[in-house]
Amino acid sequence: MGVQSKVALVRAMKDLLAEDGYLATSPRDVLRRSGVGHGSLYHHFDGKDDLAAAALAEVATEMRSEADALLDSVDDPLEGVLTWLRAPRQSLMGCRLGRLTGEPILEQSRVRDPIGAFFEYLQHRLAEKLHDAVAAGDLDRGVVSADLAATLVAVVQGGFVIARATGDPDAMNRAQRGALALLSGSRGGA
Amino acid sequence: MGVQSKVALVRAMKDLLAEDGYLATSPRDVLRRSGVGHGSLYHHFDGKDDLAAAALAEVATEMRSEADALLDSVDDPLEGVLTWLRAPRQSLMGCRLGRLTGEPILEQSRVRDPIGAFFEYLQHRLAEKLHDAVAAGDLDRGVVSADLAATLVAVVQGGFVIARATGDPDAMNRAQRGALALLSGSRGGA
DNA sequence: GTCTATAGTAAGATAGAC
DNA sequence: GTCTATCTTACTATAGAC
Repeated sequence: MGVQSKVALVRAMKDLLAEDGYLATSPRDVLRRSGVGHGSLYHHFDGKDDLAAAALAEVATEMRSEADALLDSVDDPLEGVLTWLRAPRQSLMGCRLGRLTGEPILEQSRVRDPIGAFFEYLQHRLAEKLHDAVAAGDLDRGVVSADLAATLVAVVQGGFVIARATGDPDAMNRAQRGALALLSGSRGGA
Repeated sequence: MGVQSKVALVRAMKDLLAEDGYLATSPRDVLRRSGVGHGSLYHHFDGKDDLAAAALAEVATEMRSEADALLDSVDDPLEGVLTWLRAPRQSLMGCRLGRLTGEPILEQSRVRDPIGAFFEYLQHRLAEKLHDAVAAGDLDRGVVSADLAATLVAVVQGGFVIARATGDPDAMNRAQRGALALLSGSRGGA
């Protein structure tokens, strides 16, 4: 089967991390889901956390691409940010990376690295766009792009948290709409 | 020792839930931390999840009180909201309730109830204040109080997520500042 | 590279004496 | 009400044959 087992393991781990998180996912679960034998896991990886780190690195890459696609879907920088913010999200599932931040495993850097790097990247990209929007006169000059970037990322991540806490998928939509409305108040007064 | 053991168990569970979350906290951990014997746990509670539900009910009550104290610390409704939003938070610890929303246990309603109810309550209280602020002419008439309430709760919850993900406690401050700046753009244009 | 067998530890809960 | 002993199952990993 060549390198197929390794790929199957990573794929299964990615799915299970999204569904149940890290702690609740056991090597057994991954093996069952992937159809791969027990020995292969420990041949290709050091163990559960090593496999999880590999899986999360892939997830982080995918999420960067998704964010980039939205942010760069339009030329206008502010429109790019708004497109990203407005994007529909499966709120009850939770963010594939953000959802893991509650787990104690996060203190082990091996698995936090891809998660942290993604959020740094996302904030950086948003701040960039916001900075350009200010320069273009589409946002008030007083806007601190790094602050606003953090706020917008937080709105989305918090939307996931509230939606899951209350079981109400619409909580995400409300959070997004509220943020969009606030943004329109900081518009244009160049 | 009377009812002391029960109290000690709940106290220990509250601490451990805050430190490690639900899944990572075992009955053994609670027993060790509380100094209570194994039998007492199962005498006073049905099991781990029952004890956790009791602990979370207390946490939720405490957090309601804390939120109320901030929101009602000033007469002016908008100032109350701003006071709540500005409050310093131990971002790297994560929210004692929001942090648990990533765990699969959340699907079992027993333990989700107090968490969900708290977030409903918090949004309701914020929406109330925001509604009054609009009526008082301190916020634009176009403001949808339920949307903005969700946004502000999300900013805080998302601030916790980003701070933990990146290991940067200042992420919370940035998110808060960005939101405060946005709010000042929706001010007063009655 | 993959398999089955197995090991050591912990989770979560029950039994029954005190 | 509290304790110790014990039970079953699962977790995570290793051993060693194929």
